[in-house]
Amino acid sequence: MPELPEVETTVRGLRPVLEGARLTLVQPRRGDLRRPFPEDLGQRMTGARVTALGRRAKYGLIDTDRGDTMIFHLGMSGRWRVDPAELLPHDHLILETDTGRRLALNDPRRFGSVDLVRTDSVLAWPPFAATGPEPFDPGFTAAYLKDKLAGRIAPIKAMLLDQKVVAGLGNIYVCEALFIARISPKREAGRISLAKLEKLVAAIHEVLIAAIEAGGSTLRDYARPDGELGYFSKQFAVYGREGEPCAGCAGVVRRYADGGRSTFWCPSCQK
DNA sequence: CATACATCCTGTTCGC
DNA sequence: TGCGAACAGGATGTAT
Repeated sequence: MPELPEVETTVRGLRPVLEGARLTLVQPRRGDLRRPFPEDLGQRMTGARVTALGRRAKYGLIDTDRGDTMIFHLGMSGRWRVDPAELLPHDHLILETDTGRRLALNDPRRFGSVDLVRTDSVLAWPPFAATGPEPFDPGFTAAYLKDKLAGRIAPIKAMLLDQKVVAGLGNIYVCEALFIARISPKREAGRISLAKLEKLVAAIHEVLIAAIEAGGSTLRDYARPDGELGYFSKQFAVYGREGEPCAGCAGVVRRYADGGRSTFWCPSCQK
C-alpha cells in the first residue's frame, strides 16, 4: 500500500536515524525481494556514510559519500523497522550504523525491491527515466494533464495509476482524489475539460498533503522499536467504504473491480 | 503505441 | 471449528 505519502513519511522517519551516520553493517538475509539484491550491496554500502535521504515516485533514496544511491521500494507490505529488539520473519535486509542504530527492512509479501546505482545516474535509472512529474512539481498542471491525456480513451483512473503520467499515486489516493474532484473513475481520460483537470490537480495536492501530515504526526510512533507507520486510513472518504453513505451527497459509495483492482466511488456525485 | 490482462507474493479475511 | 477461496495491489511482461 505504500504510495507517495507513506514513502515520504518513511523517508522523513529514516532521515534522523541515518543521515550523517556511517553504515557498519549492510546485510541481506535472503537473496531477493521482487528481484535479487545487488550482489555487491554489502560491499559497496558497508563503511559508507549516509549523506542524504530522498524520494522519487514511490521509491526511497539513500545517498552515500561513495557516490552510490541505494533505492528501495516498499511494494505492498514493506516497512523499515527502527531499532528492533529482535529480528522477525521477513526482515530481509539489516542496516547498522556507527551511532548504534539498527534498521530492518521487513516485507512479508516481497513486492518491494532494493537497487544500487551511482548517484549521478539516478535520474537515468530505467524505472525513473520514463517516470512522470512529481505531483508537487510546478510542471504538474491541468495543462500538462490535458496534453498528456489528449486522445486517450482509457479511464482516468487507469491513467492516474500510470507512473508515466504522474509519479507516486496508487489505488487508494487515486480513488480519493477523483472523489474530491467529483470525477468518475470511468471517465474517458481524453475527454475531461481543462476546468475539471484543474480540480483534479488541486484534489491530488489536497489528499497528498493531508496524508503526509497525518503520517508526519505519527513519526513518534513510527520510531518506536516495534512501531507502526501512521496511515491515513481513518480519513478515507471512499476507499474501503463500499455501502457506506457518501460524505458529500445523499448517495452511497460503490465498488467495482477493474482489472482485478477495486475502485471505490460515489456514482451520485462523481460524473 | 495503446490497451487489457496475467504474474509475482503471503498474511488476513470470508464463506461454506 | 476448519479449511480453502478470495483478496490486497505496484511493477512488469505478454498478448492483442
